[in-house]
Amino acid sequence: MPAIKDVAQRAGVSVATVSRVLNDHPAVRTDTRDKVLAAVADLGYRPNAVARSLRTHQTRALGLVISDVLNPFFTELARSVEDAARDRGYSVVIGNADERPDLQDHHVGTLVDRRIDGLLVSPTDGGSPLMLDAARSGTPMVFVDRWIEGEGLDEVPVVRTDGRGAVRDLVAHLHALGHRRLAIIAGPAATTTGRERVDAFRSALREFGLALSADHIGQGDFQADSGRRVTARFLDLPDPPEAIFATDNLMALGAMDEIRSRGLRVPDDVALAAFDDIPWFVHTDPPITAIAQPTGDLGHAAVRALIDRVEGRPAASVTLSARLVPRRSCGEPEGSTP
Amino acid sequence: MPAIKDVAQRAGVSVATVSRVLNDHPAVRTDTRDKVLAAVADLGYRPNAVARSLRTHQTRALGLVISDVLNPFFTELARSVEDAARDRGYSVVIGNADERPDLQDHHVGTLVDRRIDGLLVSPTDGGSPLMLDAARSGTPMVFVDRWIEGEGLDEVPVVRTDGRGAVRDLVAHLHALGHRRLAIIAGPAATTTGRERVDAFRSALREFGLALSADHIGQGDFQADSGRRVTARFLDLPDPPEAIFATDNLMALGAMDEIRSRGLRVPDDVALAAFDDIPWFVHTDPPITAIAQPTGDLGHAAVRALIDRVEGRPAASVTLSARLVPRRSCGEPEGSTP
DNA sequence: CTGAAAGCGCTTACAG
DNA sequence: CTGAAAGCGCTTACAG
Repeated sequence: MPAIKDVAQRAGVSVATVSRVLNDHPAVRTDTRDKVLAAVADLGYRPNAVARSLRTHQTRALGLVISDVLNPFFTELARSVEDAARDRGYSVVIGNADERPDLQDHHVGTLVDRRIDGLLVSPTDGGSPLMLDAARSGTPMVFVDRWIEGEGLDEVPVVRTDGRGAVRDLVAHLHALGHRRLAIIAGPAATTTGRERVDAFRSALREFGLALSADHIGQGDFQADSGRRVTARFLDLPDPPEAIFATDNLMALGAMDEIRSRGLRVPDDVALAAFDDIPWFVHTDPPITAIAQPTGDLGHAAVRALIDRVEGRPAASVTLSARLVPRRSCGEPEGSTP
Repeated sequence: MPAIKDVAQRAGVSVATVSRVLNDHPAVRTDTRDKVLAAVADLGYRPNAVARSLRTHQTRALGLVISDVLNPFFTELARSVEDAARDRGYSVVIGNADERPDLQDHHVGTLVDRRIDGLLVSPTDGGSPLMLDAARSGTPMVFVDRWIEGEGLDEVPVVRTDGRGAVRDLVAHLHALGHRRLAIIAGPAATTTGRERVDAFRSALREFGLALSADHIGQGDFQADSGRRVTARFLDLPDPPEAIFATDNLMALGAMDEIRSRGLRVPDDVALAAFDDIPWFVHTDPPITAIAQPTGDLGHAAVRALIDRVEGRPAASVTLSARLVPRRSCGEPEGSTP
C-alpha cells in the first residue's frame, strides 16, 4: 500500500505538497496539483486515515452503542444514524450491547480507545463506569431513545420520543373496546423507556378509573423470551388480563408465541398491543396495534446534535412524539360497524 | 485524555516500560509493573488505539460490508459476525450498502482507509472497483453469503449457503400440494444468490415436468418494494401463478402487502414462500413457508476464515446448506389429513 | 530488567 | 507557492 512519500517521489515534490493538494489547500500551483493528482491516480494511493487521525486528533467517526441490533427499532435507528452521518462526512461504528451492561461497557471502551469523535448511546442500564468516564472526560456524547441521569451528565443532550401521549391513546382505545383488566410487559426499570411506558400506562389507567394490580405488571427485558415468560404468567392467573401491552416489539413477539402455543386467539381471548411499529405487524394474525416512533427523525436529530457538539456548537435535547396505530389485535376498530 | 508519557511520569519510569507492562511483556519487574498499573488506574489511562495501530500496522478491526441492514437476515449475520469477532479480540465495523453498488464502494473505501485488518463482504453487484483493488492489493478478504468472480479473486474464500437442495424441496412441496403454475420473484442477476435461487428453481421445475414461463419470472432487487411491484404484475396476468416464491424475506413482505391490498388470500388465492426464515413468519396470516439458512454458523465460519487469513493461516471456503420449513402459506401441510 | 531513540504516515506552522 | 522539520502517541529493536 503506497504511502504519501511514494506519491511525493513519483510527482517530484515534497510530502508537504502532496498533503496540501490532498487537503485542498489553496496555495498550490495548478500544474503541481495536476502532477500530484496524476501520481495519486497512478499509484492508486489512498491516504492512511489512521495516521491522519493521529495527527489531527479527529477520526471523522461517530460511535453508536445500541441496546440490541436484532430489535428492528434499533436497526432502523442505526440505519438512519448512518445515513445522516454519512451526509455530513462522518462514518459510524456500531456497538451492539445486546441489553447487557457489560457488553455496553466493552463497546464504549473500544470506541473511546479508537478515539471516535463523538458517542451516541442508548443506555442499557443505569450507567456503566466507562460511559460515565467518557462523558465526564469531555467526549462529545448524546443519548438517543433512552438516557440516564447522573453527575456530569447534565450536559449530555437527549434525543428521544415521548410515548406518554400515545400510551394514553392506547389505553383509551382498549377502554373503548371494553377491556378493563389490562396488563403490561415492562422493560427493565433501569431504562428510562422501561419506566416511562409503565408510568404512562399506570397514569392512563387511573384516568379511566382502572387499577394496575401488581400481578398485571410483568418484568421483561425487552427481549422475546421475557415476553413469552411474562405472558405465560399472565395467562396462568385466575383472572387473566383481557389485554396485554408489550412495551417493545420483541416482547410482543414472545407474547404471540406463548398465546399461540396455548391455542388461544388474539383478540378474542386476549388483546395485544406493542410499543414500536414494524412492517410485519400489518401481516400478523391479526394485525397488531402498535405505537409508532418517528425513528428516522430520531436518528437524524441525534446525529445533528452530536455533530454540533463535536464541532463545538451548542446542542439541545429533542423530544419527538409517538403515535398510536390501531389495528385489529385489540378488537374491532371503533370505525367499523359490524 | 492522558497519554503514555503521563503514566510514565507518574510511575517514575520510561514510556518504554509503560508500554511493556501494557503489552504483557514478560521482562518487567513485579514492583515496577505494580507502580505502572497503579499510575494507569489513577489516571484512568486508556491506550490510544489510533497511535498503536499506526505503529503496529494492525487495527484489530474487521470490516463487514453487508447488502442491507434492514434485512433481518443480514442483521442476524452482522450480529453473529460481531460475536465471533469479539470472542477473538477483534471488533467489527459495519458498512451498509443498501443494495447500492456506489454505497458499497464508499464503504469499502472508508474501511480500507481506516486500515481494517480484513474485510468481509457480501457483494451487492458484480464487483466494484475499490473492492477489486482491495482484494488485489492483498487486503485479507472473505465473501459471505454472496460472492463475485473475477481476476485476482480466486484466492478469496467464500462462506455461503447452498440453497439448491432446499429450493428443490420447496418445489416438491408445492407440486405435492397441487400447484403447477409457479412464479418466482428473483433477486438481482448481478448477485450469486440472485442467480442461484432462480437456477435452482428452474431446474427443480424441470425435474417435475414444469416450465418456468418468462412472465413468471419477475425481476426484484431484494427489497420490499420490488416484491410488491412484481407481485402486482403477476396478479395482473391472464393466468396468474398459483404460487409465488419470493427469493428473500423483504420481497415476501412486499408480496404480502400487494396480495392483501387486493383482498386476496394466501394460500387460497395464491401460495407464497420465501427464502430466509424470520421469527415473524410463524405469526403471519397464514404462517409463511420459508427456507432457513444457518445464519449464525455462516457468520462464525466467515469470521474464522477471515481471521485465519489475517493472521497468515490458509483459509478455505465453506458451504453450508439451507433447509425448508413448511408452514401453511402454500396450502395444508402433507401431514394434516382434513 | 530498563531506557533512549527511531519510526509508523500523516499535517502544519515556520521559513524562504 | 514549496520544502524541511517537528510532532501526534505509541512499540520495539538495540544497548546497557
